[in-house]
Amino acid sequence: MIRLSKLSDYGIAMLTALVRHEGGQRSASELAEATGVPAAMASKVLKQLCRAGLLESCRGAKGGYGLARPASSVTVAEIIEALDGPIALTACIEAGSGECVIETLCPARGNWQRINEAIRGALAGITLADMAETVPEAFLLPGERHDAATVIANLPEAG
Amino acid sequence: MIRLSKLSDYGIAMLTALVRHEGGQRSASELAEATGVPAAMASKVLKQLCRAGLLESCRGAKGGYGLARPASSVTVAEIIEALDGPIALTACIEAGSGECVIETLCPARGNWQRINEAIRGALAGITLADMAETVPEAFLLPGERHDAATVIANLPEAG
DNA sequence: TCAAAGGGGACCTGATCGGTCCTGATTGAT
DNA sequence: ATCAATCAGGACCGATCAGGTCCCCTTTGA
Repeated sequence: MIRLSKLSDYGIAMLTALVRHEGGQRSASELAEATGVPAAMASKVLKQLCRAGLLESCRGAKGGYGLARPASSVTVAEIIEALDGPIALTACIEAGSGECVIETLCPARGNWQRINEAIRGALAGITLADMAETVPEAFLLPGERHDAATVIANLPEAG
Repeated sequence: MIRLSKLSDYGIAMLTALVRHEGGQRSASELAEATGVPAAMASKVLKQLCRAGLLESCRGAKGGYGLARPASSVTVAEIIEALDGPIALTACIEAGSGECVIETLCPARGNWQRINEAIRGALAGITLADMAETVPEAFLLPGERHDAATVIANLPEAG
């Protein structure tokens, strides 16, 4: 269904939580608790975001993670790419723009290219700051996950 | 990676083949051979496209499938939706527009909505006729699959 | 020196996807 | 009337992989 992976879902949830709290660094366990993401998982996600350069880490006691750049300059596309790899519907474009040898011959070439770019564009148009804007907290029991998937699961009616 | 499923990949390949041949109906096995998709798989995909109303079938001997509507009015979005279900990154939107009870509260609401719509828009902007336009046939050994994934696999260099 | 963190993997497991098969209905041809 | 080709609709299966857990090491403030 062209679904977002949990990894990205969690990543966005945790980054959003980090932005909201806006107090510099927070530890993995804090963020895990804040979002309801399992601690081990949270750690995994944060490490990956760190390697991608979206987060900065402080090791040692009292360590934690902080945004490497202002939230308004971090796009959803970047987050997804950091966690799930390149955004592309077809293997075609995955190698990176220009890498595809038959770029001039590929059957659907221009079209898939267009599609992929449109999708990437859509995701690049939303910043982390945008995502952090709307703060509901409704329908969330304490300690419950704040990722998109589970927020939905807590609804009174909707599946 | 937000990747397209094989089902959709095959579906687009076969529909494209059907459009190119432009001679009314073609049997499942013919289309399977034309695209290199395994026969059983092809049949599965075609049945699904038929149920979705994108294809019309004639049963019995000499039967086959034909487009239910002109190629220029069939969008890639429709094909994907027919085979893979609703196009949505988050479970949120899957229920269909308006079904989400917390639509007005959901954390990322407007943003995810925007993202999903942008993606769907991109896919809805490409018609089957567009996809059938560019006809390469290059790099394809006879009997080999014509879906995006295997076309790439046959390239001289690119992964 | 110790405990609280992050760093980097290995590893397990269950859901899902890609694919096959089987058992009917239909219908043109003989 | 019968047969073979073809679609209809599932059931089923195996391999892959995403989601998740663990472990051990390094760093660093107290």
